[in-house]
Amino acid sequence: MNEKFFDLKKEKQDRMINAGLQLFAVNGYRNTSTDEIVAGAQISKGLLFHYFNSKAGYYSFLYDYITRYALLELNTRIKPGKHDFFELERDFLRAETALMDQYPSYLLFLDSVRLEQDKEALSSLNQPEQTVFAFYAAREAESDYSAYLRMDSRDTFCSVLGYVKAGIMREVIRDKARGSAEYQRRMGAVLDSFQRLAASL
Amino acid sequence: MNEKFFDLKKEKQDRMINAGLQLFAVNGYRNTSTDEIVAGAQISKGLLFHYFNSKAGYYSFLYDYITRYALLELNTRIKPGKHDFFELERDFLRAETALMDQYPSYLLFLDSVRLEQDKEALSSLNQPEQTVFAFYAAREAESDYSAYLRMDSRDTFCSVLGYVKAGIMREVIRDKARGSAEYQRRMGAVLDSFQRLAASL
Amino acid sequence: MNEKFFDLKKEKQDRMINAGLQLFAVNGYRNTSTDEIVAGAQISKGLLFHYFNSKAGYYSFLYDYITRYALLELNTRIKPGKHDFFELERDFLRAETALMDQYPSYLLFLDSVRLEQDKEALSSLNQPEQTVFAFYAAREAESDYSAYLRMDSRDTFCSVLGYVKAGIMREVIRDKARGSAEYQRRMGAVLDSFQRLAASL
Amino acid sequence: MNEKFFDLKKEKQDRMINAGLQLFAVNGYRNTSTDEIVAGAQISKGLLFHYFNSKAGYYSFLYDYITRYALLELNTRIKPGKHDFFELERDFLRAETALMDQYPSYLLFLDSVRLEQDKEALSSLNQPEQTVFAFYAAREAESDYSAYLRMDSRDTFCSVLGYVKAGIMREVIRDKARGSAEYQRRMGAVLDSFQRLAASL
DNA sequence: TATGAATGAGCTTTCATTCAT
DNA sequence: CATGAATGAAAGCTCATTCAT
Repeated sequence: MNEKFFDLKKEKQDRMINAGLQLFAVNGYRNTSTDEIVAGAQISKGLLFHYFNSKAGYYSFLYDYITRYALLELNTRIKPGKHDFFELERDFLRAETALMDQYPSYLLFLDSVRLEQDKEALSSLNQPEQTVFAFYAAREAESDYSAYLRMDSRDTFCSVLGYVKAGIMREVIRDKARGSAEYQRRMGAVLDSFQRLAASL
Repeated sequence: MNEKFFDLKKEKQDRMINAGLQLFAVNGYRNTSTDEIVAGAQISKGLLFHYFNSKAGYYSFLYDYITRYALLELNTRIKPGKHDFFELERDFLRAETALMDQYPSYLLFLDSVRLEQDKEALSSLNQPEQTVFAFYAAREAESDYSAYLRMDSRDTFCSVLGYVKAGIMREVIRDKARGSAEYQRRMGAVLDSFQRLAASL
Repeated sequence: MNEKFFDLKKEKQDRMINAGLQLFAVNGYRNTSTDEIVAGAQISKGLLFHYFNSKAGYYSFLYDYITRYALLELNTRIKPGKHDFFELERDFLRAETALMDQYPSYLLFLDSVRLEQDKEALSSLNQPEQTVFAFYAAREAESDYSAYLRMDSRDTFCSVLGYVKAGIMREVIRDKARGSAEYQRRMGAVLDSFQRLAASL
Repeated sequence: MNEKFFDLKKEKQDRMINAGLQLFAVNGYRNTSTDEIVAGAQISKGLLFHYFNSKAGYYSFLYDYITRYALLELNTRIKPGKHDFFELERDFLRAETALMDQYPSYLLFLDSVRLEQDKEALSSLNQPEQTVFAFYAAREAESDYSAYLRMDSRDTFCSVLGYVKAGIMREVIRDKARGSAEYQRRMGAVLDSFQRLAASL
């Protein structure tokens, strides 16, 4: 189905990807009309359906594509093995920042998928081999936490970090701040703060 | 306009309030149809518009009502003055739990309003005198933080707590767990954990 | 059905009659909602239907009532018998002016009924024993036209007068001029003008 | 917006124009449902809104279109300059008849617009550069009236003619007579009659 | 008699999807 | 491959009418 899509000129592909990421991320699935999408991507109505069959098919494609793309980047930057826990989190932060530079709405889109409530949208999604969030969990699980044992459960702490990450990201993008830099600054500060706390004798 | 509404039998009022809180919280503004609302509230289509003029008017009413109701409860339970910071947070948690027992979707609704992206929905809302979240901030600002100075900024820590609260809440309600109890348990654990950490000499 | 209506206080009757005459005349049948009617008449929704069963029944009642009322007035003022044609027309004009003073929208309503296009409205109307317009035709037919034979057909001329009357009336009421006086002035001028023309040697 | 419309096959354009002219003219704006329109034009519901955005937009379009079309025809047939007054009126009559052959409801529609009372309909209309009725007034003003000075005011007489024209037209179309021919016959007779009267020494 | 809350059919409008070109 | 005209189901909303009080 979607293979045909990759025969298009890269520039057109990118227009079609970015239009969807941005619109779905900002407005949600239901509030994004196919009219808006084709206007944003500067293509005709028919073409959207030619390549993706349906709005839901397009949504699903974007999710697959961006998941794969992000995992490629993450795998390249963050090799398996024992990392110091906070070093690892800072690697994540760097990778996220780099990805945001390429696909500005990347994180907001992935987060909006988690918050998506539309049944049609949700049931269109393929379970990916590995989600971006599963990748995080895997690396965090094998990381070296021994210096921070005063924070009882690593799992609890990771989920706390996850909530904070999602919260900051949402605010950053809502405020239309210069995305990646602002996000990096605020999340970096939280990591510093926690590390100091957890490491104090 | 809405005064007429309060002449209805309390039981009918509650059906009409809960149906909206629950549906808007779970599906968002746009994905909630007036058909679903009237089915949920067990009223006719016309009646919804008789009392609220429009879907947006109904949405706005729910926000006003629940904001007022929650502030009443919070003001009753949590008096101004110096509280120990973590004692205060536990008071909040108790109040939230009580409110969830009355209006199960209360918190999720208020949070969904913050995440709402639909222009029609947003522009329908009246700015309340005080938001629920402003109440939290005011009490936290005057609380006694002196025992926990090892956590550098109170503001940062409060926002961290806020993100965690929202994250847990969303998961709890998504999983359709027995709302208030599960929420209380998990959030309570996080508070305990942080307090131990911040208070350790 | 409508007898009950006449047991009401005269003042309330008049409110209910005038509200309808005015609203139907200005907005037409379909564009006049029962909400507007009851607001205009200062009665409750239920009462309208109590007395008239339906919107169409109310419309029909107004037509009957005002037809009867106008014919009473016309019969009182304009006795059968030979009148000079233009004298007769001036008698009509005086009667119309008097009726407009009592029921300002009277003429506009009767005219709007002629222009009414709504099927529901039209099929609700009872054929009255005699219409106001038939009364005119009858008197005109027996009037003395001998002084004005230079105007070939009396019928044609009468219909010309009718068209002019309707046209002036519509403009007068549309312009919200002080109804009856303005109407009397303009229609009087036309009669004078025609009489001079038709009577010139 | 409406440019797209003119790319359609002429035959389809005409179906869409005539359906509206006829329905609005006969039933008025409010009593004409979009269901009736699309049934009359033999198109789908969506298409009407694809081309005209709203019912009011469609109404406005019809008014613009038919005004422009009629003025084109009138300008072609009736050149500026001194015409004998009654000759001019007969030219008008011929032009009207021709236009009625093309767009049978043309005159009734334009007249119904003048009588229209619906706010939505009225506020949708663009003020045209020149109305059809203004064209009439301009030609009549410059015509040669010197042979008919016994009719005091040309203005009064023109408005009388206008009322008569509207009245006849309405009856002709109401009776579903063979429109243009019947209209031509009756209006012609009135013109003849008045000319004889006004010209008699 | 009088009220107005309640109903639901019907209206205008939106929008994902199809298909002839 | 590409277009955008065309479709119709479903949405939000209106309003004549009913009925419990």
